[in-house]
Amino acid sequence: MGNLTKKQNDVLQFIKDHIRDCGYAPSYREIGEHFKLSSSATVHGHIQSLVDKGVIRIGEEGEARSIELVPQAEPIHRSFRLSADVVNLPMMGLIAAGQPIEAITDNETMAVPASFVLDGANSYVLKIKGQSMIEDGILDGDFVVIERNPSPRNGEVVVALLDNAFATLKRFYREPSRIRLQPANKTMDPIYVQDCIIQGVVRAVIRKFQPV
Amino acid sequence: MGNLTKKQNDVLQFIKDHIRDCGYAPSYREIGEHFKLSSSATVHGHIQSLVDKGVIRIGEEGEARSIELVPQAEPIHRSFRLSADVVNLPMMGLIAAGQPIEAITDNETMAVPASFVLDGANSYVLKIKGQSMIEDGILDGDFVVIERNPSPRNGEVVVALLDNAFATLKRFYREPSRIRLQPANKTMDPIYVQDCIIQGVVRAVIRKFQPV
DNA sequence: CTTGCGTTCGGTTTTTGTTCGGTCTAGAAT
DNA sequence: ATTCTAGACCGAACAAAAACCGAACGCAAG
Repeated sequence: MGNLTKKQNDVLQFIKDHIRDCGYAPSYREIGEHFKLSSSATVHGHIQSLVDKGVIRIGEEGEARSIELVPQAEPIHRSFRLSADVVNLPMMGLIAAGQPIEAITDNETMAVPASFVLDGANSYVLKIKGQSMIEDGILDGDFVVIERNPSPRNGEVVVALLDNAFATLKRFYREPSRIRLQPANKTMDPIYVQDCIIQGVVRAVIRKFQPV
Repeated sequence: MGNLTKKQNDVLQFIKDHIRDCGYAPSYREIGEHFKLSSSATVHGHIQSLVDKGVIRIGEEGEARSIELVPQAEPIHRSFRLSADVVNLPMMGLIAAGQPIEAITDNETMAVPASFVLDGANSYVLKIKGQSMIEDGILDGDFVVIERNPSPRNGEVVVALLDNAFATLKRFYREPSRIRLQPANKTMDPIYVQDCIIQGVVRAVIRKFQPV
């Protein structure tokens, strides 16, 4: 993987930002406009270079806005004087009952002792928004460690994706003919579903008090 | 699932927002109005594309406002291990309201990210026993990270040592002529003292769910 | 009957990636 | 000094995909 030129780096950064902000890739002319290039052919050249160097991918010939980022291997480095195993879990976003998970733009991470999770590579952190889980001792602003797990046990707190594509934190109970999702709020009735997507299981709750 | 075009992405986002805000899907002409489209046929085209790409579902032919979101699996993000500052805090014992701290014989420790505590050398961990702190979201079996701190701020949760040498977890409020120790239980009255020994301040609450 | 809604039809306009020549510069090789 | 190469750029043109329009049509509910 040959290193990128300055311009290629700038273009790549712009593409990344655009995808993050808009959810889709920019067009060649939009890229050109940003860099004050009057010809889309110039942009085409840069894109080709980036494809050749393997940092991006584009769809079939002619497909519009089809630039995709190729995941780059992240450097792993260990420390020798590590007193304990710690995993840095990505902070994936905010979760509130009845709302889709809201992504956090900053690429924040949170250090968590490795003993908290069985599979650190399959875990992430969500920040709680709202008071809906208050009866389970999960408060507004708390962090929960989620482990992707296809088979939750009864009584575990899970991140469930309902039909409407909204994510909620609920207690999971598999009953003979259905699945019961029990909210941690007595004023709310349980939700019964035949099937639902379980995004993950809550492995830990962490509350940090601001020392100011 | 082919990627969405720019407009399809925008339309999908609008539908999501509308369902979240109003509880039901928008009509084609409402979508068109928002995007300044004069023909509902245009919207119909976008909706069809979204259905074909499997991100939404619509009811039987002609059913009004029947757009539903199809739950999408989340992309897998990788977490990584790295050398982070971690402190191994000693597990000092069990604490229950109205009881002295009960020492744990095993010389257990708990790994905690250094960001949890200001002064790792002056911190320790207690395990909660009982339901007395339930209204503060601190449940039986939780761990609290305590930092020895002579000057707690108002509203912080502290380990207070009362005259009777029993330790409790209470919220600390310094009032003009006294100190108020507020329990996290509405059935219990606050305790007023002229002075008391503050053993430490709660910096974090950690709840581990047993994966097995 | 009117209103709101999704659907269908044809045709037009805009957007988008791509290609083809050609210019300019800076640095290395001959 | 001359040639060669690579990076960055322009302007024009092209074809396909995407987006759009306006006018109907059918259906259901108030």
